[in-house]
Amino acid sequence: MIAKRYEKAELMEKQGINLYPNTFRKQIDIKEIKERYGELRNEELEKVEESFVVAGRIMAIRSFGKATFAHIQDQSGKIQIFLQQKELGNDKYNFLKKLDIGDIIGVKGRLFKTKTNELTLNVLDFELVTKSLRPLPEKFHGLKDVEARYRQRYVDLIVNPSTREIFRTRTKILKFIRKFLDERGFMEVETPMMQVIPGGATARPFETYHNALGMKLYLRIAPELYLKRLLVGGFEKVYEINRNFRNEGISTQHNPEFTMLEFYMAYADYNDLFKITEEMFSSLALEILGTQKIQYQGYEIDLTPPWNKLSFYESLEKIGGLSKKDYMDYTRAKQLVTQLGENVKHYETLGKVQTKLFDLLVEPKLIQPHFIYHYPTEVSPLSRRNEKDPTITDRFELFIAGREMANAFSELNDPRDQRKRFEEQIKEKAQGDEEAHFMDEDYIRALEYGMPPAAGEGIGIDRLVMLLTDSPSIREVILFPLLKPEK
RNA sequence: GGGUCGUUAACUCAGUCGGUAGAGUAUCGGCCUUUUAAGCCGAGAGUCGCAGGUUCGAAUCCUGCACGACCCA
Repeated sequence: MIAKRYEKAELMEKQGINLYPNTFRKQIDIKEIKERYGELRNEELEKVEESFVVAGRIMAIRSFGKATFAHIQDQSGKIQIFLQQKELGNDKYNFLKKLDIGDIIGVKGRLFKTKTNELTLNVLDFELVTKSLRPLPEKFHGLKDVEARYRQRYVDLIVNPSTREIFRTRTKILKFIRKFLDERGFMEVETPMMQVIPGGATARPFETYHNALGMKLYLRIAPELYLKRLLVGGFEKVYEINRNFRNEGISTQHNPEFTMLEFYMAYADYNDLFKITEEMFSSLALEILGTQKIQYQGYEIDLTPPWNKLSFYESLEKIGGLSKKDYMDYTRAKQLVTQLGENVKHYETLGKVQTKLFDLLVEPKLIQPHFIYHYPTEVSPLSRRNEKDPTITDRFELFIAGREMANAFSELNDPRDQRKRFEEQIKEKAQGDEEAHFMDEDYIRALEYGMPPAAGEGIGIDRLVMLLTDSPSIREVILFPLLKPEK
């Protein structure tokens, strides 16, 4: 079939038709025509002297002997066009018959309404703008095959309006967040994606190699340590929205590269972040969906502030159904995790085991927004310790729909404590924990100059887009998700 | 890493008990000036994911592999 189209194209070319001219210029988006004239009656449309010049992809053709209806689609929408032999002349009308669904054409026409009251362009002239050599998927069912939709996102975008909508929404969300932070005096910055020491998160990094420098480099797992260096440098409110890379499994929640927002503000603590987070999410929902009660995969989730707050240990008791004896005793806690079907490695500390209990027993139940605060210090190597209890940190995570949506804390700015925390991580790494943090001497040096007290937060943008577009998989909200090669 | 399911025409899908590979859309030809999943008549289109095995005979049964989806870890 593709071969047939190639033959046809060659034939057309022999007849002197340019299949890929770059001379046609559209003058208006289809949506604008519809907005301006969609409500007018035929008699009113007849008075519109203007003709309209649009371009778009042919999505459907309904051809009669001497007249043809078709739909063309541009970035803004679809409109019906009507082509008549008596209007176009024999040659042009015969040329029309050579066009295929999928071809891009330019059209000049006047508006009218059909018997079924559809706004339609009566074509005065048209030309081929781009020849399509591959047939589009079926008009009624569209492209359903998930693998094909991800591999050939361009086709998915042509034929599935819901896919286009998701990515428009994604862009709106990013715009809104930038505006939200800019209005509050934050400055957007860019920090290294390629790092000599990958820091700022507990994760396995991708490794790469710089030939000229003869040096191993890592793709960043987080921008955190660089953003905090900027606080040392004197910028008091900074944020970055960009890609992180983690060399881990792929699932409906994880893509190896994903988009993260991190923002840091000096002279603030984690209490300030509860409020900002509530404000950001609830105003974002209002902007995007027009409501704070959103539908997600069959759940109604109410983002109206204030949200639930529970300390980490409280949540293990109240939601996880555990007692202090269960989670404060290493042997007992480890036994519970094993019973629930997950492994505990020999180097994993009590804090880590408690986190596993949380992941298994609490996280999936946090459908409505919940802030969980005061995480164990062992699993929070960059967070400031609580003033009253140094075994926990002034840190929270936000959970919605059973998923971690944000991670926030008062920042640890004592270089002496930070060095100790890194040293603990080094020990864990030596024992085989590939996710443990690296020592970063330059970061310590920066803290030694003095970082103002600060609070910082990371928000996973892909998961946020999933939430607001009711998408079940992260691959639905990433334009080109990572897949293995086809063959 | 483990389990379940899927892979048949460009697309959406049938394919019974192992016995000639099917439909709709799309494409090509014909008819048709108000259709909109247009309609009617006709035609072409396939490495049945790949590689083995069982069998007189495999899209179908068996084994392995690849890719994907979902669930578990």
